[in-house]
Amino acid sequence: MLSPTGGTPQTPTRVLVIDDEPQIVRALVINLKARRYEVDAAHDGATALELAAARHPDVVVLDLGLPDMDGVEVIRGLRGWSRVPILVLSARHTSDEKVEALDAGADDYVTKPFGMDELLARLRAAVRRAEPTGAGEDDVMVETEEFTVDLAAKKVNRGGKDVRLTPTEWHLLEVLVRSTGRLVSQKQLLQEVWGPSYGTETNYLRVYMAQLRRKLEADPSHPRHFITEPGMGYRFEP
Amino acid sequence: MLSPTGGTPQTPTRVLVIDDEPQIVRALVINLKARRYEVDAAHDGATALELAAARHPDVVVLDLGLPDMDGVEVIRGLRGWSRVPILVLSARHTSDEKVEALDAGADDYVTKPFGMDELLARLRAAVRRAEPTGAGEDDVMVETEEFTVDLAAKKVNRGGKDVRLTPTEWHLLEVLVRSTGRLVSQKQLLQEVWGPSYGTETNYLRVYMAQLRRKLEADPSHPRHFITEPGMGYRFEP
DNA sequence: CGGGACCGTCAGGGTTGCGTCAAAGACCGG
DNA sequence: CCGGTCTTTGACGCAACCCTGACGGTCCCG
Repeated sequence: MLSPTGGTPQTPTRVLVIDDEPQIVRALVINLKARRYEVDAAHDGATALELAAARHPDVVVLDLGLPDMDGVEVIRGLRGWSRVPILVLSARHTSDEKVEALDAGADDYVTKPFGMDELLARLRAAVRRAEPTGAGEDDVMVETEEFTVDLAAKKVNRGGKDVRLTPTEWHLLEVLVRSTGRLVSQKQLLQEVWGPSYGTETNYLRVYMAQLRRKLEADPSHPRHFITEPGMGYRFEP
Repeated sequence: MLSPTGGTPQTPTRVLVIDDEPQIVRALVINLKARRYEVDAAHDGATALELAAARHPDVVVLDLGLPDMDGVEVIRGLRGWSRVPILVLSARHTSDEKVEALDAGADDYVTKPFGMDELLARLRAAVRRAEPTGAGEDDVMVETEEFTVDLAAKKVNRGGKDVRLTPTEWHLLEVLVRSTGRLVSQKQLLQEVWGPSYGTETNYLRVYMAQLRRKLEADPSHPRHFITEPGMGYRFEP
């Protein structure tokens, strides 16, 4: 797994690394960047807090042994305004320090020396946990002048009223809308909606595209949003 | 700090402990109960999954070395339908196993022998993180023109009188109301209400959806709030 | 100018999925 | 041990959906 988000190319995950030992920072930065993370680094607590406020990282890796302030203070400073996952690094093995850091608001605690694989796995876990919160607020909605598609709720609204779509109609619409503006080949549409073994039954597409247009286009015989590219495929335009 | 929730007396945090070693279970149960957690225990994977589905714990402590199935399978079984925090215990120190468990969906990984203080701190951290989800359920009252659902009090009021719901009916209603307006697939409903192994028994849904409508809809044969989307799932509309 | 390829439209038939009812089985408390 | 409630299971009618074939239109190319 190279991409931290699991494959789909989207906005990269932003990591803030806070440590005063250059070799640790270097190792982390190299490994994280190789896995398509976007990385900021700070070597003391003050700049760390500034950077966090400015860049809004998706996850923080924090070494407790900082030159200017106690690591737990950094955690409290972050927790005052943010719920970003905090992964603590420390050379101390004592239980007390772990408990203090975790109760201050840290999400995980890794003792040095640590295995890079494990650290990255814990980092993935922390990011994954935080995702639903952030994703829940994002309304995945695509709008045109005539209708609105809500991908999360699986709803289509047109003129204030919900439009009823059959499963196949919805599935087809979903595939088209997910690559808005781009051409989707007939083969790809058929395989995504009807399954991998369907590649040539283009008449299915004709029938269901007509039903979609009838339900969503103002003038179904002159479509403005569901454009057909003869011989190639279809395209959705907002 | 005696109470896990930080002092205010509210519904206690429910922990599910999964381990086949009696002395470990005993030590955990004693420590957790002393801190006002509500504790369920299972000594194998099968009963663990059943208990999780039945009791809906707020956090799970899972030993990977179980007699009947691989611990990672238990994680996957839980993750199929729940986002409950999972804290993994294991005697293995190898990085591979940690990575595998974390990527399967575990939230934290503690190697045995572990310090009880640290484990409890990690448990607190896991529960605290999950709270935003749980906080959404707190004072949520969903109202329609005909009835009112109080998710916190687990009560449904219709025309000034409380409506009696069986556990399954309530559970189904809860899942639907928790994602008001959004479509919930029948697979998701089945797995959330009946457990992860129920994905295809759609007749259960038909029966219980009918009972819900009979108890809550003005005209059960023409539902206005419990909408069925043929082939896809159901949706609750206020 | 004619033929073929491609697309849009329509309607009918097989199949699936849903709602409903009823009865048997599991569980609980008395 | 018994009675009640809740859950599970099966059968049946009906509506909706999916597939299919046929027909007509348009565009491109021979």
